[in-house]
Amino acid sequence: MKTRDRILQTSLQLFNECGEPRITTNHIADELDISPGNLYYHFRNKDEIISLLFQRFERQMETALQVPERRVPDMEDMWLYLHLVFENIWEYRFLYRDLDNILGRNKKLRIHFRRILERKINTAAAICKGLAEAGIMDATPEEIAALAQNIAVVATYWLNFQSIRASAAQSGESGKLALGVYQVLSLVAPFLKGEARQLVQQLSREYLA
Amino acid sequence: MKTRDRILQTSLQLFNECGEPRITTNHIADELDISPGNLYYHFRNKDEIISLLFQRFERQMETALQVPERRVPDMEDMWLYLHLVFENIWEYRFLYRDLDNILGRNKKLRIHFRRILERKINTAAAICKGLAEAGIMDATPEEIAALAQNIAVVATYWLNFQSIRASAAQSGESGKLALGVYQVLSLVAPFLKGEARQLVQQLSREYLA
DNA sequence: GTCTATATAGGGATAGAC
DNA sequence: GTCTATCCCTATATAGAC
Repeated sequence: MKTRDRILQTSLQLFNECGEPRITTNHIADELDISPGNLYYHFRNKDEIISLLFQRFERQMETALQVPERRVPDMEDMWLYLHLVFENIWEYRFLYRDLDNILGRNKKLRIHFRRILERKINTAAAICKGLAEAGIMDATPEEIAALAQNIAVVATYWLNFQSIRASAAQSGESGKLALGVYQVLSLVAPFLKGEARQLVQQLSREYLA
Repeated sequence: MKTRDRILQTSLQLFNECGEPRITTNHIADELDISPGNLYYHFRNKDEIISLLFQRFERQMETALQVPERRVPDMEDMWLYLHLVFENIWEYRFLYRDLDNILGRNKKLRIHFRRILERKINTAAAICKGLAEAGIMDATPEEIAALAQNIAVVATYWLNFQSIRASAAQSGESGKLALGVYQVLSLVAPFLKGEARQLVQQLSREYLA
């Protein structure tokens, strides 16, 4: 594997583990057993590394946030949507740990992240609208608007919230994500009609087991 | 006013404005037209300033999170609870901007913040339980548990979420808080029975106007 | 491409005069 | 209580040899 890619990969790993502000370029070089000078041969600065990682994150997230086009959305779509979003956030969780800090240093990142956030809200709203039109959900447009925002908030910050609450001893990765999906589904559930609502509850029980 | 207090006050202001990691002890001294040495006469280090501010935050938050003892809680309690929580977060928003960073450097803060979070969840759950017992709310214990956590997440991160979404031009302070309260109320609303649900909707409309 | 050595800058913090 | 001067350390980044 090329050094450039190894740097990106290791940076991501260390950032996720310890938080981006704590990881210096020297740490990254150390971990890779290369010299700091070598690292700066491949990247102009730390910011470029972050930007590259962000690009990858953005590309993945954009595919995750595709609104299903052809047909009417259903609970499957909601489930898939949440699942992909949570996996993506988990993979690039360093961004979410220090959002303000990272976005505050880089205007381009700020703008792009904002776009992703809007898209998250819009996709959630679109799916809810689809569910309402399909008769699965019962909610007014105002309720859907508020709901979509709440979905975005919980999806965005759930992992942060959990990492603060949890002590060192921690359940596995997949369990954490599953809990997040459950948590967001529980936002949607009260608006669902009988059958779908119970389906969600059942899904959640399996999920949490 | 004593220099020590002026330092605390100015620190809080600068931290809230620019984020704690960006504000150095020199910045604080500059803003106050005192020397860095003088600042270090009053405080051992930057961390002590943060700890003192945190103490004030904690004290205020704990009074906000009192569960009403004597009587059965109602929607008034929920409203008051949210209002106080949001005002408090706003006053010490620098903590929330860089939560991971700040809590990661100070074990004591981490423990205390975690306690506050648990309390937030418990208070929300207690109020919901009260509403359910009073016949105002219709929700299972599992639903209340998930709801209380979602309330805590949205209440904790709403201002962060908004500050990322919003461009520079921004509506006033009270509007931001009101929107947050509305957003959390919309989590609770679907579980309320007819009259109360409409009361919330009406309350929200007034609030947002 | 990779290394060693080093420049530069800034932040945290202290010593000692006043 | 306050100031000036300064020290130390760490992080980013560069220069130039190999």
